[in-house]
Amino acid sequence: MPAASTATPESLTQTLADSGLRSTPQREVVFNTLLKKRDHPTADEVFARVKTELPTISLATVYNCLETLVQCRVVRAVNFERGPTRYCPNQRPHAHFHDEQTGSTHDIDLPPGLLDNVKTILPPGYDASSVEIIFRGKAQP
Amino acid sequence: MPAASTATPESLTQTLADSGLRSTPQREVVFNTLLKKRDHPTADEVFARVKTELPTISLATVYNCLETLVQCRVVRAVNFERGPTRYCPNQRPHAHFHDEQTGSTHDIDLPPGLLDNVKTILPPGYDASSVEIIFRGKAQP
DNA sequence: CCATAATTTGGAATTATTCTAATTCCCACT
DNA sequence: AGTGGGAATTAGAATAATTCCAAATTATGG
Repeated sequence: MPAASTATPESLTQTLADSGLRSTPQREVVFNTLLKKRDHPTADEVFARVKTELPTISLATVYNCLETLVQCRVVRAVNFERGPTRYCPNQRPHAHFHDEQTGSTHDIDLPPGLLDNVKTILPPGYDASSVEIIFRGKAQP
Repeated sequence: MPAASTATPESLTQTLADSGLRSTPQREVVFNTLLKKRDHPTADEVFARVKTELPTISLATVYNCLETLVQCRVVRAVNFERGPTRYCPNQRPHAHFHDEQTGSTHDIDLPPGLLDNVKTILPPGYDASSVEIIFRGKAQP
């Protein structure tokens, strides 16, 4: 089965296994937490949410799990200016819109081919494994 | 006179004045330092370089100056994953290519219209004041 | 079961950045 | 020229984000 565009909790065990990693309650809960509320939380925010389910989890573990999920490519990390890293389980090709008024972040789906199109601007010799597009501005309420 | 695509040291005084800010030796030197070596330095790196010219400058001032230059839009700040913010005086429309092997950052000039083209993917109600495109991958040596 | 490798944990350490309060600088006005 | 006041700089403390580390726990395969 090919990877879904957004990974599901069920597939996480498999995805982890594919990378030679174990499925653990901590990893599952961290991932489910990201799926549950798609607001691009910071590691600290994930920590707070996860603690309601796993009260003994440590912040270091949350960082570890997030890093692991990013490595297996079921989660993306985004960095806005001078703030903490934010995490996003949306694996469809998408850009991020950062609303400067509210500080919130919206996923913007990309039309098929746009990323490839953007990649064509790279001079020969440049091989991009990922492309990130970040908009900043204001969105209508 | 319209703004040049890359600001020159001469125009900095004017640009600052346009924003109601003063030209100071610290701001000038910080800006010239960015122009001199286009390697997207961190605030710390800028601090080290600037100290050779202004030995008494403080790190806080470097942060202040960089922030000021970003406000007047003569410098752009870029954030890669989990690292310190990096600064770039190139004001032509360009993307950033982050070489994962070397950690170095290259400017990629954008063909005219590409940014506008990319902006068309935004749904109605989204108004982007800036667009940032970041590639990650490897570049041939 | 046992050995062992992976994972988690809490706290300390590090890094990046911002804050604060005290000067210093400089322009405008007399 | 002298000075009042806002702007800018400074050093150091404080905060925020992340990583490191060493010990404890957990899971897995033989």
